[in-house]
Amino acid sequence: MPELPEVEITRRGIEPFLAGRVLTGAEVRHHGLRWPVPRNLSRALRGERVRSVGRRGKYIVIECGRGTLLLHLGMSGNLRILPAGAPPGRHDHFDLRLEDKILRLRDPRRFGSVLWWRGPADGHPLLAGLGVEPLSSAFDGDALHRAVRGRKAAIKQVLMDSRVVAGIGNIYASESLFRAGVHPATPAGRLSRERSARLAAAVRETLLDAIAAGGSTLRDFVHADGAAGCFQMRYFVYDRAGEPCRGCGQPIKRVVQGQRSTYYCPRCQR
DNA sequence: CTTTAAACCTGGTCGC
DNA sequence: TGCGACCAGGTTTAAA
Repeated sequence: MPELPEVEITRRGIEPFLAGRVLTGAEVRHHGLRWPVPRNLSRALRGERVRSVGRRGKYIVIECGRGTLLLHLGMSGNLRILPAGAPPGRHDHFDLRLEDKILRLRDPRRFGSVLWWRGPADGHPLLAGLGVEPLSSAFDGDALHRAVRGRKAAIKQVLMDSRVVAGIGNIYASESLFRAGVHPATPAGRLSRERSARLAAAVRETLLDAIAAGGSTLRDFVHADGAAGCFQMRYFVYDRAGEPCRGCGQPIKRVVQGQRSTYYCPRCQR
């Protein structure tokens, strides 16, 4: 499942094929994604030159001359660069056409999105409310401590709140809390400044490790060049209920918080 | 304001 | 072998 590291790896994979190039149109085979894909997208994109390929949270932000193309992979999406004319498969809902190649979105569950915004990216309603970027220098213990102040909800859930920190999903929330030694049910506002600093550092390390590992959720993630990943990050706790903690040997526990599974070590995380 | 639950959708896995 | 039940994932929105 694409979380922030997978989105970042995808972004890096497609960037060389897009940056500075001219778009020649788009092919929309299914308009029913998370949001309706704009009707006249192909016409809007034709002739646009790509200025940059960025990322905000889990959104891929393709800035063009007269607007911004926003892509989100949802839970099952992937992007690949293919030769123009490559035959589409069952869930290949969208192609962005370049002069000699296409960028193709495959998304079986259709929770992803393709949006066109006439203006700078940070003005888009879906991006404007996002919290701090966890890999930016602005994200540190103080920033986290300030952001969770007064919140009574469990730190696990607050960590996944995109208005607090952008792009932390279910897997890396559990992983980061383990690295920080913080119990997932801790009321967020009760975290000390010191523990906030540890947690912020743990989030950063977790995400960077996952990016370095080439993406850790490879079940339906495909690298931008089409090669399925063969290297998976070793989880400390995620999906390891009952298995021994890699730190102390205690069995990992699974609980449900806000309808989502959380995994943690009852001994290492307090 | 915060918090919670439901909604979107498909594919995989489980038990019968 | 087929079927139904259930789960996973991210995010927004509505309701409490």
